[in-house]
Amino acid sequence: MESLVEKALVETVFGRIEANTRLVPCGAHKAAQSPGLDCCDCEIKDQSVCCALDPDELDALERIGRSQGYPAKSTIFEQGREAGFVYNLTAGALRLSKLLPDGRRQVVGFAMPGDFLGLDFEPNHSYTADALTPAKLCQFSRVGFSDMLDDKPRLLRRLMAMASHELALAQEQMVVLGRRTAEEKIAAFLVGMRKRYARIHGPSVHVPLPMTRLDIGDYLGLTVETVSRMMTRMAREKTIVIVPDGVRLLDVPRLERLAEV
Amino acid sequence: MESLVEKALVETVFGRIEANTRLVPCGAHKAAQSPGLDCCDCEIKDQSVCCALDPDELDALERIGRSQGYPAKSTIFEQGREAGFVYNLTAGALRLSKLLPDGRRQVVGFAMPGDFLGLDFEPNHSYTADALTPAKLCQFSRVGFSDMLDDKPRLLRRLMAMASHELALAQEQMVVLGRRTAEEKIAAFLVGMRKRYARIHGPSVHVPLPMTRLDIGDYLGLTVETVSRMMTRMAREKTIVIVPDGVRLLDVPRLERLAEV
DNA sequence: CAATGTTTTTGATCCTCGTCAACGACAAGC
DNA sequence: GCTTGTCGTTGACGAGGATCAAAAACATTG
Repeated sequence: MESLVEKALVETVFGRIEANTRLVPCGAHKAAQSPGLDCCDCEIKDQSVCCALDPDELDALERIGRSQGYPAKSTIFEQGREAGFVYNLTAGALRLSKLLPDGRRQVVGFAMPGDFLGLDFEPNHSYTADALTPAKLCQFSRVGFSDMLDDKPRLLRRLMAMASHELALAQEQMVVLGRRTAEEKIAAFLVGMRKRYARIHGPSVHVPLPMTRLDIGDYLGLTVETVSRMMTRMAREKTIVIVPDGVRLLDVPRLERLAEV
Repeated sequence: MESLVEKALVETVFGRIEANTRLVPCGAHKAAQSPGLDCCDCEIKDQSVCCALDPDELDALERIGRSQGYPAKSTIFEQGREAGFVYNLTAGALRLSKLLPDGRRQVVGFAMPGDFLGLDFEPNHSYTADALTPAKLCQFSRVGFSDMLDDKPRLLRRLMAMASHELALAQEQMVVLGRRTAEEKIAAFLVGMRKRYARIHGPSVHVPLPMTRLDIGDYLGLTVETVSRMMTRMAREKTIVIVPDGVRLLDVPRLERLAEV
């Protein structure tokens, strides 16, 4: 089932979206301009929206956007504020969360390199985006980006494919939140994080966790204490090992069994 | 906040999408052909994907699709099966649910007239769609529909807007599932259903509930018993009245306070 | 109408997870 | 070094909702 979700990024009803194979040397058109974009050197260009663009289009995109660094713990944008920009995360990790008036919080997702922010093209942000680690984002004005979509149908299709994928993930998360026990939630979370890192750094049993236990709890509908208890229990049972800033998965099959659809 | 979500259907970064104002008499091109589509007579054409199309395009759409009726309790498509079609619901209500191997179920949504099924353009269905009432759907082959998207950018934009909206709703539902009490969940559900009916039949305190208590429980991450208890409690407290096949909302402000973001 | 199955309601009991409290580990700053 | 703050862990306890059981309400069928 998860494999189906995964496939959505590659092939959809919108047709196959292959990584862009460039025919002209990139970056040839411009001198070194610091705040601007340098898409050719981008490590994750094959995993983000950009891969739907040919060199010319990439140039156009570079022109309307700029890259910006954010320190850890800084806020990229806030729930409710006017959404003037859309973003493409190129490095670091973000926490996307919604706050209830009484302080309860729901983390709706964690963004990783290649993720696009602002798929919900609403006038105001429906959640807050905070940097968990130092992060780098390409930002584009909503209107500029929207104009580009008008004559770059491949970009729109690529975006649609990403939105579809996000929707499928959101529905998976509904199952986790609504119908799984604390232990299963943690297992699903760890397996899911592992899979996401695999896309970027290749498969590994070492899973970095840049977020706090509180963040994990708010993502899974649990309290910090329950998250901590479950993780220490899994460690006691030799299913995982807790290491600084992450975990090492010892018994992946067991975790996958717990998390399985 | 909910109002922002609502707005997404009207105005997005993709530009304003106004209901189609037709300039030519519709249906003039064809004789009465029973199984085919008759989009002009469609009651909810202004609320579905179709509203992104001009008369010519609508004709093209009619040609690749066909309308089909489904009796109550029948299955439109099943989780895991190959997804050969995409659908547009024109009448009735559907339950969209995911089943875990051990029988636990999560209802990921209820579809109402105007809703599009298959936004997650994956090769296989990620959930099952069952008719709660007799239903009518326009169905289009995935490939045919995909081909249309290639030269109907407005259709693609419309679809993208709908996907964005769905994503925002899914994230709202995450908050409900993860961070709300049983009472708040029921309140959020009733207020949400009321809002959805308002789009079709206009605002009313009478909210039809075509789904069972079990369905509601599986949607909110509760058991039947809890749903029943909470609803009878709300009835006892004069917040709602339980009527055959639905509820009447007596204290909407109280419900909205319970459900508020 | 009786017979059967489904849905809803209600009660009694149980248990998972939340709440409250405290402590230890660790990093940042003075 | 000490202080302060954040984060993670652990324990004791309780509550919200699940589970189990059964009856009532309701629809469907012969």
